[in-house]
Amino acid sequence: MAASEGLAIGALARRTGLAVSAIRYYEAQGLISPWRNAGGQRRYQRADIRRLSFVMIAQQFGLTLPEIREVLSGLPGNRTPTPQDWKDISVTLRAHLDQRINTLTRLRDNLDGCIGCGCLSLPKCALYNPDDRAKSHGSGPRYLMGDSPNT
Amino acid sequence: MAASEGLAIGALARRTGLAVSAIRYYEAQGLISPWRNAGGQRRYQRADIRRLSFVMIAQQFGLTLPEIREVLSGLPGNRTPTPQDWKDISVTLRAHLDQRINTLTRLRDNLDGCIGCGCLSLPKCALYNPDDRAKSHGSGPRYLMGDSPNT
DNA sequence: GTAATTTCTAAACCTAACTTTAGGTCAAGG
DNA sequence: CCTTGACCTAAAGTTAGGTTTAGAAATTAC
Repeated sequence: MAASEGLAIGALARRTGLAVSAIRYYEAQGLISPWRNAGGQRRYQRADIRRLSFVMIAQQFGLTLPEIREVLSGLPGNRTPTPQDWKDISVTLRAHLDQRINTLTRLRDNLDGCIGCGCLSLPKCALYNPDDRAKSHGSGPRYLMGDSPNT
Repeated sequence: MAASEGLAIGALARRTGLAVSAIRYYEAQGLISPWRNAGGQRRYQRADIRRLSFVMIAQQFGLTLPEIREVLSGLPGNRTPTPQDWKDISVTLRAHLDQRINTLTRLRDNLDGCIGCGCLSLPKCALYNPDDRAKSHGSGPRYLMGDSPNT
């Protein structure tokens, strides 16, 4: 434990609460980049604890790993991020979250209208807005409609 | 086309915009129950168009298929649902949606606090609330923390 | 110095929500 | 009657986000 050799993956796992396998997976997805010690083992900076914490928070917000990687790219690559750097990308994160909340709120308002009109099966119903479709849950292909109504 | 033999799966697919394979899949998940004609082919009621539309809307709201099945169980089984029946279960749907919006809104407020305090890596941060964890995206196991902090 | 931990890689497995494929049957039109 | 298109089942493939497993090598602990 010569002062500054960095954290081993197990230590990072304990610090973040993530599984070791998850951390390796995130590396494969380009979310974190450890260096290797002489024996080929991964070593992490203390700042990586914060980085992974950010990943976990962003996931709660519903971002996919590619989206998170994109947000993280807003951090400086040449130096350890400062608190201000984190604040900056947190603002980006907040924008994602706001958009998500707005979409859901709009859907709710549409539903309220539909509860009244009982139009639940009409393609012209606002709830069928293709822009909202297919994006909300994000797994596997979703096929959209583009058809003539008629009940 | 002897008046009332019901809809074939392809016709239902065209009316709803869903893929034929998806409709069969929903049947396997217990979301819809067609009867079979003499030749063994699925036949659907016109009310099933509305049923599937409801499924699609509920999906946009982020409900899983088991959850949707649960909500649909609120419909009367012995007769074709009336507009009022649909309104009733739409209210249930709205409750789900409200909860989702509230969770996200709370997360947003926490993030706003954290943008100010820069605590992004501390397990004691409100953003690490285990209740919100693991539930937001819903695929595969998520491991939570229950560890001693220390940075 | 040796035993017990950790870590390493690669590949297989898992869930959700579907789609695709393969091989065969049903139904409608001419 | 026969062809074409729709439908059938079962099984395998797909994506996201990981976990599990297996066998080997590196570290750490005593």
